[in-house]
Amino acid sequence: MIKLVLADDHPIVLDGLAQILKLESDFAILATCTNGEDALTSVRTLRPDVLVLDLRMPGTDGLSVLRTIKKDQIGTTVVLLTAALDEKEVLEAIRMGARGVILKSMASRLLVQCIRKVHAGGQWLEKESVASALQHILHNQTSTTPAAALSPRELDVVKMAAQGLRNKQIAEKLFISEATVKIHLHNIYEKLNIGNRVELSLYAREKGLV
Amino acid sequence: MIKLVLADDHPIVLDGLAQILKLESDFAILATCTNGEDALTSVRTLRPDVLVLDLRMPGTDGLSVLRTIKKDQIGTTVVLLTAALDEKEVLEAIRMGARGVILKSMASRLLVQCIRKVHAGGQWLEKESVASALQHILHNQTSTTPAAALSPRELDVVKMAAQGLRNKQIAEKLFISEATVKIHLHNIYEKLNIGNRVELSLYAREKGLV
DNA sequence: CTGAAAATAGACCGAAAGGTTTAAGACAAT
DNA sequence: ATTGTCTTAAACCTTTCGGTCTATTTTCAG
Repeated sequence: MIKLVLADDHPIVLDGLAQILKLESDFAILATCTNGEDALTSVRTLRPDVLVLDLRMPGTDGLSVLRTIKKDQIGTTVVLLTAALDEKEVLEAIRMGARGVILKSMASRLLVQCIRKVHAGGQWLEKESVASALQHILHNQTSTTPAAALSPRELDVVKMAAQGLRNKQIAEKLFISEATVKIHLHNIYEKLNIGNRVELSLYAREKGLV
Repeated sequence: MIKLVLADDHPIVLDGLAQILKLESDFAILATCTNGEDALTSVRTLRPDVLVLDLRMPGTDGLSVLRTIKKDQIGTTVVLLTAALDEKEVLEAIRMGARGVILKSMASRLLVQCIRKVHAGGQWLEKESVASALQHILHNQTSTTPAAALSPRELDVVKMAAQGLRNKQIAEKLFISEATVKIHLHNIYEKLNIGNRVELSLYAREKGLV
């Protein structure tokens, strides 16, 4: 028997998933969770073999759950379920020890196959994602996340500028001079290859910096 | 027997949905579709009582399907399934004749209830959405969404400015002078009570104008 | 037909943003 | 001890942005 815990923030999707997996006689669904916190609690107390985890959830999201599971060295293997393929997220997920990545756009029998394979000790990664993710791993470090290239102070500035604050306001909030804010922004623009603050704002949103 | 057709671009979600609804003995699932075109074909040939339709789909999306069904006067009632509540979309959907709107974040038994009620001739609209949507309908025109207060040309400008284009670039793209772009932006700022283009960018994203 | 709203644009101003150079103190790593 | 990055900041400059005023043309509803 393969013991499962499922997590997805949409109950309807979650129930549907449960129904699909219930059809497999060797699967046992121990719990279904609609948020990251519940998922963690369930994994800790029930010790399932496999956790099927939605990447995007309000509050504690999939990556956070994954991080905690790895940190606490819980033996549960994790299969990520995601609607859209975001290279960065997938790469991060693989680093975090996710053993499977599947798309909601895949046929549901593939999910079943994936769970079996992962439980047997294998890996199941979505072709499209692996191809690009591997490239990044090989290119190693250099251009992982451009955001990582930003210093802490620069991140402060980015967050504020991305919310629409003016240089003067940023300077006041950070207790530095406007000149310094401008320097930081200038450096940020160079590092990220960006031309103005609207683009910066879009970038920050995209990367979840705000 | 209530005859159903289901449409959602994610097979896994679709199968899950089918499994959930299959549990109801008085439901008959005639077809499941992963895109708008299939959904339309299925509705036309199978004439189901109810179509459960995902709003966001690649290609022909939910609203388009709805539009065609209304135009062709097919007798199928439509229940919209959506992950996030977008006022504009919901309002549009109600206008298009959708009889039910449910969220993926709702408990799955509510979906079942919704289908029954809609099939019986009733309506089922998500409280949150109806509240605001009705307000808009009642307040009629005047101050619907502030975005509605913007003229078509102003919307053009908003979209471009929100993407990070400079006034000069916008002027070139729209074949107008930079002075005009500035005037438009000035008026937009007044109408939306906004101070700079980063805020405008955030506003545009929020309202789905980009 | 007429008045209102929308779109166009020129001119001018001051404020804000962006670019460049130079420099100095703090702190970590080698 | 020295190198390097981070942070701070001044001075100077150009470009862009936002505000204001005026004015013409178009378009559409009353």
